[in-house]
Amino acid sequence: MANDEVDGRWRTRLGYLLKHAQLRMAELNAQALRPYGIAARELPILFILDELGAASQQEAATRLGVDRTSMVALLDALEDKGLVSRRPHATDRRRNVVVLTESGADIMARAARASDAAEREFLAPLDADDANRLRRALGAVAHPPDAD
Amino acid sequence: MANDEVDGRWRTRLGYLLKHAQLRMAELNAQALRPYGIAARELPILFILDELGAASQQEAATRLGVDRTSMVALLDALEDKGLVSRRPHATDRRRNVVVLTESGADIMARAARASDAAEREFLAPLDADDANRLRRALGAVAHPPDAD
DNA sequence: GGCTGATTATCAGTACTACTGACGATCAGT
DNA sequence: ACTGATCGTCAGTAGTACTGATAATCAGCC
Repeated sequence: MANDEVDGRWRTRLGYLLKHAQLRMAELNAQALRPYGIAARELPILFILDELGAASQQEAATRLGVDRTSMVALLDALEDKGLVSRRPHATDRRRNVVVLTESGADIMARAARASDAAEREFLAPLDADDANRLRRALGAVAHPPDAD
Repeated sequence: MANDEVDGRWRTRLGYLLKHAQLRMAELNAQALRPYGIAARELPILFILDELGAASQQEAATRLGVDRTSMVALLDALEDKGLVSRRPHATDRRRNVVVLTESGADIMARAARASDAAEREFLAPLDADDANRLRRALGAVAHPPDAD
């Protein structure tokens, strides 16, 4: 490019860097997951259902940091694709028990590998040590112990 | 907290980490800038105008990675607050020349200090070395040399 | 047993952001 | 003068995130 000499202040601002890094990661993830028909924000839902075996919508939502009202449409989409199923809770009939379907578990496993590849591509400019440090540093600042 | 033993896979995913780190930084910035009446996304505009002295809307938009149609409303708001002014370009009457007002330069300087403080708070969980590495790593992955 | 308050999933409406497509005005090259 | 490109603007769209309200259900209490 033309002007590398003008390296404006805003380019080293964390707000700018985080936003654009997040945009690029989201784009790479979207590309990687497109063949599997799921969005980047849907994969974590499959993960947590696999991990918990089954969960109420509320439980999944709060663990993922998603609003419970947003979870409704997310699960609608996943249910339409046949990746999860909602069943009434045995004893508490207010709740839905959400579980992965066979197809959902299969897609999750394959999409996870594709997303891993996307992360590797994202991290390509860094060596292994810097990549690990980045991951740990992001974890520290994203969830500081004293955050409210 | 209760379950540190269940450290789900998604919590170490870059997509998740970047999103939540960005959310926290944005929140801290918003808080820091609220007393000055500007939004986090407006500060970079003030920076670039200060840096360039004057710029067309197009120039400012492309440099900041903002869509030119979004820049219209952004500048409308800044102009309403009296922080920037639009004047017709001397020779090219399609363009607007956007410049900082005196008030704009003043607010920019003070808001920049507040935003610096917000960045320090954001980075508080890290030591100085890790903080610098984080900044450089983010710059590398946000704008990889081979990105299209 | 029946009442009260809390919880769950859901829906409607709102706000913000980012983008596409179109438009009039203007410029540059021929 | 004509053609094509550029600049600022606006309308419309899509995605996301949230608030507030609702019906159904549960749990505690008298």
